[in-house]
Amino acid sequence: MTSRQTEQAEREVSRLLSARGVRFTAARRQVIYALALATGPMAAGELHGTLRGRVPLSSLYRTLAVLEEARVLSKEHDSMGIARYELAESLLGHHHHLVCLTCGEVRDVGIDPPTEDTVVRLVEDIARRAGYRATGHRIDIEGTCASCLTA
Amino acid sequence: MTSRQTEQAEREVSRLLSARGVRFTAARRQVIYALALATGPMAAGELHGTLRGRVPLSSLYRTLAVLEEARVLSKEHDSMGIARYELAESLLGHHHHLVCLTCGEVRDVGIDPPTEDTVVRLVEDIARRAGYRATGHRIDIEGTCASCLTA
DNA sequence: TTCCTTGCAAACGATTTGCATTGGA
DNA sequence: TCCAATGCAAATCGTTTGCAAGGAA
Repeated sequence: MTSRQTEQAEREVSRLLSARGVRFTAARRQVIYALALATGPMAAGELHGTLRGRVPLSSLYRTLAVLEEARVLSKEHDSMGIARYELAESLLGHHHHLVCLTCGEVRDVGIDPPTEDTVVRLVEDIARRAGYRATGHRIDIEGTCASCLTA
Repeated sequence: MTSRQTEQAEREVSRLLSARGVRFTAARRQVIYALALATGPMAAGELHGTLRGRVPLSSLYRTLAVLEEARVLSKEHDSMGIARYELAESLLGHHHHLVCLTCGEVRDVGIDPPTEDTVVRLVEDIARRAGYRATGHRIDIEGTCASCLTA
């Protein structure tokens, strides 16, 4: 995320939080910054490290829960079952994930609009036939990342 | 899965296990049967219930680990971070998942071959551009299932 | 006999929560 | 002041593991 985008995102986050009567504290700001700089969803432990332990794990989890509740962050679970957080798509834009099955790295990837349209039609079609109403989709591309390929 | 498919799958499982010097015991057979009848991936706790507690949880987890190691089962984590198991795609065929965000149900869905081809090309293209070598993909269609829609 | 397998109980690790304290509006 | 936010320690819960007993080849 560029610093310009980060500024814009910060205003949006501030709005989302105050709409809930929730404060935009230092710890929350630091989590947002760390995630804005990340190239993919981060685990609580990774964030704790990135923040150099300045936010205790229990507080960090509470921070993440508050931000998720306010729809500032989204949460998912990686292949080890560990929770990973990233900025919500309303801030980061729609994207998918490249997952390295060797080292576990998860990286964001964009998808061009025409292809995304194709995917959306496909997804809604499948859902309809099964009696579901589709509200979203998630595509994980599993493979081996560049550095694991050469290693 | 039809009973005919189940027979065939059972022979394949037997082969995969004996290739590893691993026995096809009663508990393992029961897990395979339960999963062959399931409409989507099951959590250990659900299997434990389906098997009416005949297999203690710790043994069940060991059974699942052995079967996964032998590539008879595949494991993933649902939106709560809980592990769910299903027959490997080599037995069940390639498919994707419909996820009901309301009740948590996960259901298998097939995808027609031409569309799947499109998806594969798309996925490999994205991976290549990021320096990854793609080995597979996973699509979760998130939405609301038929019974939650009417409820 | 020789290993693989099982069951129980204890251990683990990520995450959550109770409670007393702190701090911002 | 008042209530949200914080930090520590203890609790939770899905999952894993140590160990001794059971079972098939």
